[in-house]
Amino acid sequence: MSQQRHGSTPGEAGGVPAFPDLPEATIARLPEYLRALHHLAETGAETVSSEGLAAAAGVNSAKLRKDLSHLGSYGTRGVGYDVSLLVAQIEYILGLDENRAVCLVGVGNLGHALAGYAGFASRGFRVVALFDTDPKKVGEQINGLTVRHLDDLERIAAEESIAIGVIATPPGTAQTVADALVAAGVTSILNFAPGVLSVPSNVDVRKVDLAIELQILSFHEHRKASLTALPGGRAAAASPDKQPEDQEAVGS
Amino acid sequence: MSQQRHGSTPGEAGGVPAFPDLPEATIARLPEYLRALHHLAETGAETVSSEGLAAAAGVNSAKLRKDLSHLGSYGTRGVGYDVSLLVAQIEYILGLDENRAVCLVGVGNLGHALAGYAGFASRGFRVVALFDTDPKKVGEQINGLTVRHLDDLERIAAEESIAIGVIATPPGTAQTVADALVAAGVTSILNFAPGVLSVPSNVDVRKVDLAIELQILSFHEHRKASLTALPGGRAAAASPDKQPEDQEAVGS
DNA sequence: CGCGATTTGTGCACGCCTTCACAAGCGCCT
DNA sequence: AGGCGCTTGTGAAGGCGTGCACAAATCGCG
Repeated sequence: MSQQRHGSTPGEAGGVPAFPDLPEATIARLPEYLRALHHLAETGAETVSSEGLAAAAGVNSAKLRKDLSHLGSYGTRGVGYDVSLLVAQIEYILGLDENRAVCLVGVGNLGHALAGYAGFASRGFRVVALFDTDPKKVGEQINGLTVRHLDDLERIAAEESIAIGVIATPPGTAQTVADALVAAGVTSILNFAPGVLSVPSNVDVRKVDLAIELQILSFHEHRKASLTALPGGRAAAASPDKQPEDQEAVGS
Repeated sequence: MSQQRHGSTPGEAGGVPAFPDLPEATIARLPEYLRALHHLAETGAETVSSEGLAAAAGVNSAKLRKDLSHLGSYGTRGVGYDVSLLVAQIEYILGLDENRAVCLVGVGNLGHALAGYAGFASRGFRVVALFDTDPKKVGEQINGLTVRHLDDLERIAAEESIAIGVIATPPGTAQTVADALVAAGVTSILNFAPGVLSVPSNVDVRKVDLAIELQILSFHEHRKASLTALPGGRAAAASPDKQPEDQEAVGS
């Protein structure tokens, strides 16, 4: 929902390949393909079929082919996709070849964990700065980084060319932090605080609300329970739209 | 706070089946509505219009009305929705009135933070058990809970009626943990480990991959950068910027 | 050199979701 | 009592995404 509509821009320069405007749903799956491809690359595979990659990524093979076709023709009929070529292409599209600098605001329980999350570093991101407003936390060393006061954000963001900010504060201060990030030139925000952020239209926001995920699961629990508890009839006809993903996951 | 006039309380309804099968997209938004409603209730509002609630939840008002209409008719034309009634109804639908027990597997960096995440407790969930396989972690006290060995999962899950499990382990062990959870009778899994899980069709899985969120933001950064690099000042002047959408949401 | 096996890329149909636009319903004011 | 303004609930239209099914393309082999 934090998505915005982007008009296709015909403006084609010469050097760099034009930027295909991919469906939002496709973009959201590319990282998953990328992870699966890296895994395949480690096992020594040089090529992979759409069927194989789709299984590793947990999606339908037709969907995967359509997704990849939006990037251009990087497969060979009768053979499959060149793993390393596809990795490079997806990483380019996602802008991961720039090893993006990320800052994190709010070094509480969750922020602390995020600051040390290995998954960020291993997938193209560098957490280069931590911020908080609590005097007791400012100055603290976390994972080799010193926690700075939020007031220093603008200066440091400029020095480090930070374009992505992560908000891990309590809900009450999230909007204030978002404003500060925007003022500092940050144009992409990952928000872990519950609530709606108001930002200029040129800033992208993605929200992760951990409790919401549990609540959605809770709904399904409730639904399942009410079905099995039904006295007459349609109890057995459960699971109308389940995920049919029953295939090999990443083994090991 | 006093909502008793509605004879068909949750649980049993005459006109509408006790459990309407809601569109998946609607379900995903209900928690957001619920949060906004709680916020409104704290400010003392007794009723709210679809316009007002939609703004607070960051969605289109027509969408909100359609979503709520799926639950039944809980609004009054010309007036709006009764806040406390709607809260009760959504909480019932989401199954939050049962204060669900949740267990968490993997007490690493992230798991540690999740174990102490206040947002869970305040929104209808109790983290009742922590598990790990690392002998150095088993026995540790976190947030008033003792970390148990994964081998004890089946027994404790039964004792505590745990239906929801959270996986916060490294990717390599996620599938093993998922299998253990399923064996212990858990039917809903929230997975923070990258990768695809394979589970029986009666088990629901939701995945949260923090790195993927950043990668999606990175894509938009890349796209924005390639646009501003375009020749011609149209980008700033003619401003083909997105639809105004509904900024200015959370009325401060 | 041609043939068959294999796999990609895609046209098409279908279903879900979103959005608009408006009639129906409700309360308040005169 | 009646009218008026406000708000919900919903029919209809359009857009987006998914999955099927197949033609086109490529490789290996005889």
